[in-house]
Amino acid sequence: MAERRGGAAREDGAGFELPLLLFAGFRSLIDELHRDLAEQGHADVRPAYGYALQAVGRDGATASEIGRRLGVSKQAAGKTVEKLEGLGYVERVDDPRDGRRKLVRLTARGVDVLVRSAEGFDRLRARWAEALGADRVRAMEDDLRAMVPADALRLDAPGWFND
Amino acid sequence: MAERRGGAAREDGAGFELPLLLFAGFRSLIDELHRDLAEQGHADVRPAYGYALQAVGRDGATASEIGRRLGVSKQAAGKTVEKLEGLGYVERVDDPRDGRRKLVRLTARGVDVLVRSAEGFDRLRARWAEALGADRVRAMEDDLRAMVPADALRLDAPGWFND
DNA sequence: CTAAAATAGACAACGTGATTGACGAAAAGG
DNA sequence: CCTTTTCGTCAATCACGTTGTCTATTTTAG
Repeated sequence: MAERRGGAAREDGAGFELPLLLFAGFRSLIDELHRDLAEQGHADVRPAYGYALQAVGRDGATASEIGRRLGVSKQAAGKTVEKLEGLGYVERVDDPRDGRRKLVRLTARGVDVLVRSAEGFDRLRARWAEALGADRVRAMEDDLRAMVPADALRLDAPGWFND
Repeated sequence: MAERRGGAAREDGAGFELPLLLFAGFRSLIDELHRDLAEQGHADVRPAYGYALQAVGRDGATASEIGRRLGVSKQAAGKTVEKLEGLGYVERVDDPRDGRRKLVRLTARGVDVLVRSAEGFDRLRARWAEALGADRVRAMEDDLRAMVPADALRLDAPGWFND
């Protein structure tokens, strides 16, 4: 505890603030990204859809696989895919080699969201790096990576993001 | 999502990792806290309840007030209070000075959860400080505070935490 | 003082997103 | 082959939130 006196002697923030801050950070990034996306012609992308699209991936995937990647039931994944299909972000085609499977694939519009999301997130991260310093952002990421159990990287919670 | 772009982000993690890490950090803290609480006789506390109890506060509050603090409708707050009452964490008493109001107050059990939660969060934060260094944790908190709009500190999203 | 406005709480209907359970069709394996 | 898995879907249910409506009560204005 190399604590300097003169202001720094104050007690650290209460422990309960940390999760709050982490969540608020997450939340504000997501919110800003979707504000950007809305301006770029993707007003109907809900935050959860973005991650679902990511789970589809460039090579496509089945609903069951998407559910596994997202950590939700295949039924839930199926419903999400249905919505995504209705919005024109994915298409479903029968797998000619396996009569059970229906491959979900990104449409051009779906790829566009993904590309714009990636750009948006990069832009947001760059803004943080500009405000805080690139090293601080990198440190934050490193520290979080260190403290977060590997399996917690999953996006398995259901409906956190609701704008 | 992660396009290799020569320009902006060098070998830094792709921008989309930051929100993921923030969420995973939040999530793992919440999960661990509730694991601890479960071991301490509070297995039925859902994450959302903890924050609702905090909104009640030591002095008690009305359902409407709780709703305001949590950023949800008074009806939603009322339902939560009902559950909390059923679990024995709060009690509702008529306000003798205002026939419309019913004051929600923490029971001893409710106070106990709050105390144990605060202790648990402090313990968790201490563990992070031990692993990362106190200064790094403090830096993370400071940086997040700097980037997060003041109004984003609210816990107003509905169902993110589901264990 | 009384009429109007605001507030508290409750009830109902509904929306969203998840879950479990069941089932038929297709594939895989002993 | 016949049994076990797996895929997709239907249906019922749950959790948690929303808006709208209604009554009782308090506050505020005229």
